[in-house]
Amino acid sequence: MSEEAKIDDSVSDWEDGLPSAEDLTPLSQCLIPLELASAFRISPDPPRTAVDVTRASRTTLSSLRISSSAAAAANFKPFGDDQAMAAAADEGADEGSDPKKTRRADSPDDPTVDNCTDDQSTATAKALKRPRLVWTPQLHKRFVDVVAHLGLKNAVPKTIMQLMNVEGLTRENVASHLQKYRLYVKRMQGLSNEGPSPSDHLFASTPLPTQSFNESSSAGPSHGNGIANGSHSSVGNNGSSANNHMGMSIPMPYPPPPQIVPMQMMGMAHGHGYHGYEAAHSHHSHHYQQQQYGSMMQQQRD
DNA sequence: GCTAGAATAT
DNA sequence: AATATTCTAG
Repeated sequence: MSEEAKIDDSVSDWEDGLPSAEDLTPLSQCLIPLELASAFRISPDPPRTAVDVTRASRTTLSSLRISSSAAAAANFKPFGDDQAMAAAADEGADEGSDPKKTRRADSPDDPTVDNCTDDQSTATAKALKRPRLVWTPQLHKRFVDVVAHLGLKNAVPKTIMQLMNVEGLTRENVASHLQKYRLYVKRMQGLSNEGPSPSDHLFASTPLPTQSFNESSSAGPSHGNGIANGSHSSVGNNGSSANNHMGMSIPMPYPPPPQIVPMQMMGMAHGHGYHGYEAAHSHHSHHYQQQQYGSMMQQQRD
């Protein structure tokens, strides 16, 4: 009767910053500030209380994490000055129907101004303009690990994205981050002598990818990688010290984080015709659950 | 048509 | 500064 509670102590780094079900910000509320909504006369406000919304979001929604700006907006922030406002407005103003397709289309007609009242609730996280992704140290670590694992050569957005296995993470997200990461790496290599610029923030603490890494182990049956990390002093970034460091080797195809929340997979399915492809790592007979991003405090101090 | 990567934009 | 979006080329 207490096995459920015993998820597994081997939760290594993966669970590092993973949000627990409760940690997830219940965001399914309007992205549009009340005032704004009012101004445009949208959303007469259905009889939904915050509680309901929250409940609903917990039930189905994938609890996309919205950047704090949204939270601020939701918190009701009248015109002020913060970009938060602008950001929120920007996000909310967009009737976004499809995070993927609705790129630049003005739809001269049938604007279907669907705010966030109920239409999307049924969309099961299908549509919605994703909030700005925040590369938390945990996410970044994952990213770096994967990149290192692949080797700079094979580290392309799509592959990285897949290996990271983080729900909601898009190729674009990764591409963008990768772009920056590469710049950082380049800079660092240029200055063979260290000297982590204080402006490196996140990157500063990431071990540069050892180029001497594999490169085509995509087909290598060398599954039983026994890279056992000698020291696993992972757990411990609680508080105010962001640490982490080198000394860790990247395992194989990323181990699925022992999520405690068993429900959260929705339409993000991969049934799109793509099957295996280059990312065909050994044989995985398991469908790993995807991980969600965000939802963790971002404490960075040194 | 899709993707990676660079160039812009926010 | 950090991310997103757009643009270009393979």
